[in-house]
Amino acid sequence: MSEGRPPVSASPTLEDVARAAGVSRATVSRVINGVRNVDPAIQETVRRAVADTGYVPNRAARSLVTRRTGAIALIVSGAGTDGGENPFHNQVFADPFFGRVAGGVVGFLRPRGVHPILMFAETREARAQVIAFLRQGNADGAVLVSTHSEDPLPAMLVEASLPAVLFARPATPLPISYVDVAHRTGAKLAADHLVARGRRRVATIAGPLDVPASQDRLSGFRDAMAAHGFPYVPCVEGGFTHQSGEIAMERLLADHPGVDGVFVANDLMAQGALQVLRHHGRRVPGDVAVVGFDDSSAATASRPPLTTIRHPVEDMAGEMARMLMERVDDPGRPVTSVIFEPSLVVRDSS
Amino acid sequence: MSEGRPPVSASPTLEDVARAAGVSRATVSRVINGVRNVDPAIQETVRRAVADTGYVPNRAARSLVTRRTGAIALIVSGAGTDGGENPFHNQVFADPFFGRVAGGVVGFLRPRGVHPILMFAETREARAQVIAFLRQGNADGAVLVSTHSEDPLPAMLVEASLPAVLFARPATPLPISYVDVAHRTGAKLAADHLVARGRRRVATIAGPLDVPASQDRLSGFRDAMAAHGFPYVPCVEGGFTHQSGEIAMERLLADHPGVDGVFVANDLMAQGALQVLRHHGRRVPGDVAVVGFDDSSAATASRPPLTTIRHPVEDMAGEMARMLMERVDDPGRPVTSVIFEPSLVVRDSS
DNA sequence: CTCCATTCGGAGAGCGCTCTCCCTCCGTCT
DNA sequence: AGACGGAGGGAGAGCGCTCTCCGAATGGAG
Repeated sequence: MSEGRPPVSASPTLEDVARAAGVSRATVSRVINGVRNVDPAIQETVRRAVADTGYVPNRAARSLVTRRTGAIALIVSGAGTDGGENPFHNQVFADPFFGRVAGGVVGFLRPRGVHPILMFAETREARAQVIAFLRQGNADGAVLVSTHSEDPLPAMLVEASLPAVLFARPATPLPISYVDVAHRTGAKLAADHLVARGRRRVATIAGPLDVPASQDRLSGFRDAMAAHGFPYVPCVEGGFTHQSGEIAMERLLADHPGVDGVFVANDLMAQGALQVLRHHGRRVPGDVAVVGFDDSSAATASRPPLTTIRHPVEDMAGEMARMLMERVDDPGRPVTSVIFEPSLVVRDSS
Repeated sequence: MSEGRPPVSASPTLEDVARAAGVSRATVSRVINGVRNVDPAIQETVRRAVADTGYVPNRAARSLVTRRTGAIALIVSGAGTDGGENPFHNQVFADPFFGRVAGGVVGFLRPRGVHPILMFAETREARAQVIAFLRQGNADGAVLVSTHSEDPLPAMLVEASLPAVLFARPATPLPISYVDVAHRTGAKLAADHLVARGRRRVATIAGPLDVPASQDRLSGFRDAMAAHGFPYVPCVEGGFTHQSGEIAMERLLADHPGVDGVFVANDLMAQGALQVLRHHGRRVPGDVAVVGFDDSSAATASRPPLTTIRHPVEDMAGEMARMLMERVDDPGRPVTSVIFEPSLVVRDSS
C-alpha cells in the first residue's frame, strides 16, 4: 500500500498532498485557499503535488469548519396543487419564466462556486422540510420564487431568521429582501403604446388579483389609461394560464364586442387570447391590438408574435442571488429591495 | 451563558442533546439514526431532549464520516449555445419536459431526504466543473438530461467512475445506466393510428437526426408504415423547436401538397406545424391529421389539442433517480437500462 | 451458585479540513 | 554587534458527527 501512488479510489487528502510536497497541511491549505503569503517556490511545489495526487478538497470537511456549504436553496414555492398523485406534475416549469430565473441565478452563482439546490415547497410538509433543510446547514440561504400570494414560506424564513431573498414583493409586508419589476411602469408602457396606436376601446385581462404583481399591472394600466382620457377600462380576471386567457377573452368579446385593444397581464394568457380572437374572426392587430407581459417564449411562439412588456428576468434573478450572498456574508445588514425597469417590445400583435 | 437555554443562533450539537438527556453522544446518535436497540425509555428521553433543544443534525459533520452528502446533481447538459452573453437564456426550460423530469426526480428523492443540485453543463469549462464538483463529494451521483447527442459528459462521468444515470440512451454506446422510452413503439402507435384514421398520404417531421431518439422515432414510424403497405414516407428534419416545426411543415406542404397525415417527432414542432397548416387553409383534422410526440403542455395548448404519444416522463425520471441511488449504494453493480412503454393519447388533431 | 451469552450504554478515535497560535529565520535599524 | 520586527511555515486544536470497541448489567442454563 505504501508503494507508489495510492489507488485512485481512495481520494487523496490534504495530508497526502502535504507529504508529497514535503510541507505541512497548513501550508497546502494556504496555497489552495490563496490566503496569506506563501513562498512562490513552495506554492509551485504544492500546486504540482496537488496535480500529481489529483487532490480535490472535501467540501464536507471544509463546511464543517467554515460553516459554509457553498450551496443555496432555489425554492419554487406554492407549486402545483396541494393534492394529486404527483404534486410535481404541474405547470410551474412549463412557464419558461422559471427557467430564466434559474439561469440568472446560476449565472451569478457559478463563477463563485455556489450551487443551487432545487426544492419545491407546495405543501405544509414540504415547507417544513425546506426550513429544516436550511436549519441543518444544508444550504447557506434561499432564493424563493412564489407562484401564489398566500405562500407562508417567506414568513417562515423570516421567523427562522434564515437568509433569503424573494423574486417578487411579498403579498404581506415582511422584513425580507426582494427583487421585483416596476409593474406599474410596465403597464403604463402598454397603455401608452395602445393609445399611440390609436386604440380607443381598450380592455385588459388581469392576472389573479390576490397577487401583488397582478394588482399593480391592473392599477398601473388603469391609471395610465385614465391619464390618457380613458377613465373606464373593462377588465376580466384570469389565472395566468393559457386556458384562462382564452376564457377571459371570450368573456371580454361577449361583453365588449367593440374592443380594439387588449392589455393582457402575461404572455401565456395573451397567447390564449390571440387564439380566441382569431377564432372569432378578429384580425390582430388590424381589428384588435394585443399587448402581453413578460416577453416569455410564448411571446415569440404566438401568431402573430406578441408585443409585450419585457422585464430583465435573468438580471433580476442574478441580482437576487447577489443580494442573498451579501446577506449570507453579513446576516446583520438591513433588508433591501431592488426594482427593475421593464421595457416595451413591439412585435406584430399591435 | 450557562444559564437557561443557549441562544437559538448557536445551534445545539449532539453533545448538548446528550447532556440534556443525561446520556452519551453515541446514544443520541443511535436514537436519531434508529440504529441498534436502545431502551424505549431512554429513546423517549432523548427525543424529548432533541425537541427541547431544537436540535438538527449538522449534515456537513455527518457527511464527513458517512461519505454521503444526501444530494445528487441534476445536470442539464448541452444546454443553450456555447456562446452568447448569458448561456442560460435558452429554451431548455422553456420545454416543459424538463420540469417534468425535475418533478419526477424530486418525487422519488425527497421522501428519502435527498436533494437535487441543479447544474448546467453547456461548455467545456462547465463540464469540467461538474466533474470536479462530483469528485469533491458535493453530491453522491448525477442524473443527466442531455439535449444533444455530441454531449461528452456521459463519457466523462464513466471515465471518472462517478455514479450516474442518463435520461436517454447515449448516442455512443457507453457502460452507463439509463432510462428511455420505446421510441419505435411510440412511432408505431402513431402510424397505426393515422392509418386507422384512413390517411394514405402520410409524411413525418423528424427531430434532429443525430439524436438517437429522433432516429428511432423516424425508423420506427417508417417501418410501421411499411408494414401497412406504405413503403415511402416523406420526411423533413426539424430541430425540436416550435419554429423548426413551422419551417418543416412549410417544406412538407410545398413538396407534398396532398399530404393528409403528419407524424411530428415532438409536440413543440407539431404546434408550429399546426399553425402553418391553418395558415395554409388546411383544416385539422379534416384535411390533415397531426400526431405529435411527448404529450407535453404544448399538446393541450395547441388548437386543436394534439393527438400525441405520451411517455411517462415523471415515472421515468423517478426510475432514473431510483437507479442512481441504487448505484450510489452499490457502485459495483452492473449497468442497467429501463425502457418505458409509450401510449397514444387521442385528441382533436387526428 | 457459577458461568456464559446477550443486551445496551459509554468512551474515544477519527473523518478532512481551517485557523490560531507559535516558532524560526532573516533583514534592518541603532 | 545586538535587538527588533516581519514574513513564512508548522503544530495542533477543534468543527459535529459516526462507529467500533469495551464494559457493565442482566438473564438463563448447567
